[in-house]
Amino acid sequence: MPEDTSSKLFVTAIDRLKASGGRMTKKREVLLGALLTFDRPASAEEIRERAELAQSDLVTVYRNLETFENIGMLQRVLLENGTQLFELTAPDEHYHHLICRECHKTERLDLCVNNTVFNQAKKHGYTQIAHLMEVYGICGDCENSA
Amino acid sequence: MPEDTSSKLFVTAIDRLKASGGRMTKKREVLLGALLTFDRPASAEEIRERAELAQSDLVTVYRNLETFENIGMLQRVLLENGTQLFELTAPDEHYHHLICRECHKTERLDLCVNNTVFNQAKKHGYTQIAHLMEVYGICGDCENSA
DNA sequence: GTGGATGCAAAGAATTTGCAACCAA
DNA sequence: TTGGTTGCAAATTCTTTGCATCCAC
Repeated sequence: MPEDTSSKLFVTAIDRLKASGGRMTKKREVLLGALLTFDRPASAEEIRERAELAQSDLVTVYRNLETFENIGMLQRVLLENGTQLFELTAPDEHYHHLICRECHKTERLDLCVNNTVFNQAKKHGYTQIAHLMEVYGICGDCENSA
Repeated sequence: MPEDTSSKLFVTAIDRLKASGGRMTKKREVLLGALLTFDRPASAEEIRERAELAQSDLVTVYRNLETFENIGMLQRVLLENGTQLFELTAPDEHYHHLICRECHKTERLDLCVNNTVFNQAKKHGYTQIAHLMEVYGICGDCENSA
């Protein structure tokens, strides 16, 4: 992620955190920084490892991820087996991914079905609509090394 | 599901099962019948309950669901929290759903991104491509009773 | 009879909850 | 000081594995 994008997200996160009544702790600062270094969605454990200076408990990681989600700056990504990865995003944005089943390498897709999906869901009388879309496959590297 | 569609799926499942070297047991017959009675994807536990005449272990249910998936006649559907629902389908078909977060009521969506997704994934050098897309919301009934 | 199918127990992985101690504002 | 935050332990939920027994073919 470009330096300026990264620092802007950092500042925005702090603002939103405080606006929601939360506090900025050392752990959160490091976790946030760790999240920003990923160029792909990561698991809770991966995030904890990368934020090693803070030596956080995995529980703390999960709780903070939920906090970041609540302020609209984190997206959960589901793997095919149901486990989740986490990705810091600009406020209330979301992305769809092409995910390698082997190495979890991830690329953002240029594709969103927001309008279609929203309209159909509304037509069925649904509210609080959200959608999930991910594409899975084996990337070229993993294919070759198999 | 219409009677004839249902029995056709049943027969197809048996054929494919045998073709793959599997056997038709009493448990499987009842589980298959139970799956056909659902008009929406269901959890392993729900499927087991509905197939009560067979009194199957939950493990057996999971193993059979995997078997049905292997013969191309079962689709897994992920809820937002990563737990899975299962749905019997015509051979190698798949659907996308509008799912109520509260009651798990489900409607099939008239929408598929197969071609777009496949092309983009192929462009990135991926193989064995599959995709997941589900829409979540609160249905009218649940909204009113809240 | 032979190999696939099943049940029981147990393991596993991912995630959540309770509670006391801790620390930012 | 006060209430949000954290760590530790433990519980929960969903799903998978091992192994002996069983049954379809």
